[in-house]
Amino acid sequence: MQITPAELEIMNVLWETPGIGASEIADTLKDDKTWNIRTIKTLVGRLVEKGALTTEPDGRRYLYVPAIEQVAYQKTETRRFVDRVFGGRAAPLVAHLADARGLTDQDIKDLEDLLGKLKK
Amino acid sequence: MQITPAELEIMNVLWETPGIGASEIADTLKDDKTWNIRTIKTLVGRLVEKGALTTEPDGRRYLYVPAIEQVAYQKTETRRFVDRVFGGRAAPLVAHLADARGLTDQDIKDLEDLLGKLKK
DNA sequence: GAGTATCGACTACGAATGTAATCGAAGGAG
DNA sequence: CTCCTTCGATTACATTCGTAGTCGATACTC
Repeated sequence: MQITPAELEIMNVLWETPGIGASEIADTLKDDKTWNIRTIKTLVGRLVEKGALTTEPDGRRYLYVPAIEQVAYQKTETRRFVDRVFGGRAAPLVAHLADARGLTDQDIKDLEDLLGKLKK
Repeated sequence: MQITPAELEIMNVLWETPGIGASEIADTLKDDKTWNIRTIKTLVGRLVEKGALTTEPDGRRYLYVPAIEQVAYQKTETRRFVDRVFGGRAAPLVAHLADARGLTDQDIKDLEDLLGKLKK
């Protein structure tokens, strides 16, 4: 199941706040996106078709809840990204992370902890 | 300049072996892809249009050379990926890398070296 | 109760993408 | 020289994606 970049914006809102309707999604996004409410409804509809969202009736409208977990999605997308862009080799990616985004001190500490665990 | 997944396969070949023609690209890819040579030529043509490849004449054909560096491409794509999927936070990605791809011992060692340098 | 705003369902439509086929010129095989 | 292959250039075409508009039904406003 492929989620496009525009659809992912919707998913990100719903992972943050599951169980809201289209108008609340629009409200959450209005500072970042200039999307028409129609556009949001189209994207939501496509996500429901794809099985990425489930619906629960709430009066005459629907509330939407992610049908897949964010961490699961992130894991598979990360794998695909590493395969496509880095030929499957993970380590060079981290050098880019440091360079491209700047890791915070906390990030570096987290990574050290993580590496400690991995070495075991 | 946006490079699509199919186009990226071509770029990966040419980053590995710059200065080859379409038929050599096809030959390199034939074990992984079932692409018709026409398809490859279309993709190469689009990459030239986009400015991602430069051409040099070789008799009545062209040899192709990447116009952008692989590391530069990787850096910008990594940034975009982290922004899209991880909201710009780099550290959680590494946990997925460890989990999803399995870092090799050598990877882990490389990361430790990298972190050592970052801490300074 | 009449007009208006909103909902979900369906439809629209141009650009990008994946996947080729056609065409005219140029080279190689015989 | 003639036929077949291959090249780049151009064209094709279904699907997906981004970005909405229309429509009939319902709910809210006065």
